[in-house]
Amino acid sequence: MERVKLTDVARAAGVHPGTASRALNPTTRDQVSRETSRRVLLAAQRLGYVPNTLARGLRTARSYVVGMVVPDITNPLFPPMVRGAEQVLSGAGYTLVLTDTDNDAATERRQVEQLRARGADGLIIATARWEDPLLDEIAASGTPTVLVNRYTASRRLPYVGGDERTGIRLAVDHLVEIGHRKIVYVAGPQDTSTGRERSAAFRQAVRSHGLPSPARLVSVANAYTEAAGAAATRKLLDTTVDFTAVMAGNDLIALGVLSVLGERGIRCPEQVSLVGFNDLPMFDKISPPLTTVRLPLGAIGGLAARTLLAEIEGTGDEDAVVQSLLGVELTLRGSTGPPPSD
Amino acid sequence: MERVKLTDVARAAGVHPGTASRALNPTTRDQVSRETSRRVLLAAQRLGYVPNTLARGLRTARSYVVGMVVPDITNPLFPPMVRGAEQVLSGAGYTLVLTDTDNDAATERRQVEQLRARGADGLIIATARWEDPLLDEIAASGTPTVLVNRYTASRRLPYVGGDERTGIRLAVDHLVEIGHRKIVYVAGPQDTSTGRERSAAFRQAVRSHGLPSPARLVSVANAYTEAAGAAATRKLLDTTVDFTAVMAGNDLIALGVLSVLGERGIRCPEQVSLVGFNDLPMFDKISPPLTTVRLPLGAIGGLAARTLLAEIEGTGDEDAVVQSLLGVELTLRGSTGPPPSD
DNA sequence: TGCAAGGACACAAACGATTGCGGTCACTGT
DNA sequence: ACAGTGACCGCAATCGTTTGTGTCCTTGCA
Repeated sequence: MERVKLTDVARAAGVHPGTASRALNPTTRDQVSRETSRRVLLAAQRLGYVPNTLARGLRTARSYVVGMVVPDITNPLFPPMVRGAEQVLSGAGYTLVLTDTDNDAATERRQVEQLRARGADGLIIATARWEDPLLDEIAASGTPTVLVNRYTASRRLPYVGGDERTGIRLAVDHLVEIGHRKIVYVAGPQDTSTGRERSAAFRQAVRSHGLPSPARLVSVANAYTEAAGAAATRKLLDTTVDFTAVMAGNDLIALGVLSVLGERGIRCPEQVSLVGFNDLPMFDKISPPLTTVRLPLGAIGGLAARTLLAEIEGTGDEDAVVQSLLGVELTLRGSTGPPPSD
Repeated sequence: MERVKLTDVARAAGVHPGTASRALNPTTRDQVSRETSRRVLLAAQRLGYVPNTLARGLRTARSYVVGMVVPDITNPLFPPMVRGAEQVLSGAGYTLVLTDTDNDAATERRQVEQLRARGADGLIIATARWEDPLLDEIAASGTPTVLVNRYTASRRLPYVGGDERTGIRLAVDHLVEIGHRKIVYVAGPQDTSTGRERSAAFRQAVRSHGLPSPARLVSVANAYTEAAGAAATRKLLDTTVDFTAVMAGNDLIALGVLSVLGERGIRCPEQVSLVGFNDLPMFDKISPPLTTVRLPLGAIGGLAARTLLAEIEGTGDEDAVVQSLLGVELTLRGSTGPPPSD
């Protein structure tokens, strides 16, 4: 089954390929008589013509491809974002190319190069580190790009994410409200914006409630994983501080906290309350169901895509959005309760 | 920053673009003197040349793109497969285009058309239904394609999956071994190969143990979701059959079973044991941790990609693999135990 | 009737790579 | 010395579109 090409359509309609092209393209259709364009459309329909995107891209220097770079698609944080982005992109006639860097900078560089070779019209990047030379290069190269989930120190690229500060504040407010005074924080890695932002927000929230300065009350996990969360929690438990609630840098870290509490025989929420961050799928099913801050992941992906499209197709005269934060909410579940009444 | 093209490299190396092309391509490099190819390689390196995939694809009718079609990337079944596939594809210089059909046939058709317009060299499809006209068309069109996770009645396309029959048998054997005699099955939708295959395997396993014919012991969920699993479980509980163990069509259905058991005050595993299928991430964290059949999802994705590549680049003289089944294992966790001693 | 204006279309040149074909040149064997 | 043989490389066509520049013909107006 030979692919039918523009020439075939043109021949069938009795016109020149150039004319057929104009007739098919809505924005140039008015350069062609109604009658002719009708014939061309009909012929295209009848022959089942579908334009060759490669040829078009070669000529127009537009690929209608956008690349999305995630560190690990297996991490439940990303599928909803990917999905949100994919839906708006494919709705706009774009194709999403997904690449999984496996958390490896070299792989990431290779992937991005691949994407540029493909002539990707834009990039959505979810792997930003606080200091990220690759992203600075991308920013310098002028390729339309938007960051999701994390941003960089240099802030040279637009960013779409959740309102993390508010999320942390809501969580801390809740803990304080039900009676907690001794709250510790198991932070995420500080080479990511989320790690820094949430840590800062935690310190600020604690201070605003007049609670003791949390210098010793923070332990940093070196990755957003259960294992790293567990390690950081052990460190915390091995110091002398005592506490009745722990705020985790994200849900996966919370998982680590939970497992360490379990192995030390500390009951949650009876003895220690726990709050996570992200509200990943399935975290309502674990035991105890995790109280956590819900981020609208799908919406973040979708908005990132829309922001990117605006930048790609942008007329340029309107001011570009540099940062968008979406609202978050606290989801109350079984992992938080009043502190033990000693 | 203008993209450097082949012409630039050629000029820098003082040769014709055609020669440069040959020098750059490993398979044609021997048509060029060592000295010349060295100069060309060096120039390419120095200028940071990265070939324009669109132009190459246009000329060679090869896009080095393969499309992967999944019903819902948010379903934890798929990310590991996607990841497995992506790793072998990008290792082979291919790019993975991911499309999420949102479980909608019309969307799927549109997406596949998009992919073919892009000149995708092949397709990996995870959305197969038992009767699937779109897939028959694809098979007829000759586009290299491999099915993962599910296959079609017509079996016209190669398939890579797990050894489901064995998985079910292992699970039933285990239940019988710890003393269960009254085992029911909450099946997945019967318009998928997995739904049918697993149901058949269940019947066969039960028969082989000399247990009563399971005609009334099977309830069919109309989707692989928690809600559908819950509905099917209620139907089962509202009949008069009693049972001490339930085998679920997959983990998500098992989730539905669990929630209905909870709402009826039936304790798992003390009163009823439960076995799932797939061993999705996080199902070791729920309460009780789910005993389930582990499918090597990443490996399935990877093997699908390799099978596809063989078909794409295939010399054609070797016999094509039509079906590959990967080994599965039973993961024992807290949701199964001996039946109550009445 | 003549002329300008402009609508509708055809022509052909791009886009950036690959590749069949053929030409040049050095070298070999007789 | 000359034909033959390869190795090496340049030339130009080609992939399927889009789009700038012509050309023709119709139309309107004086």
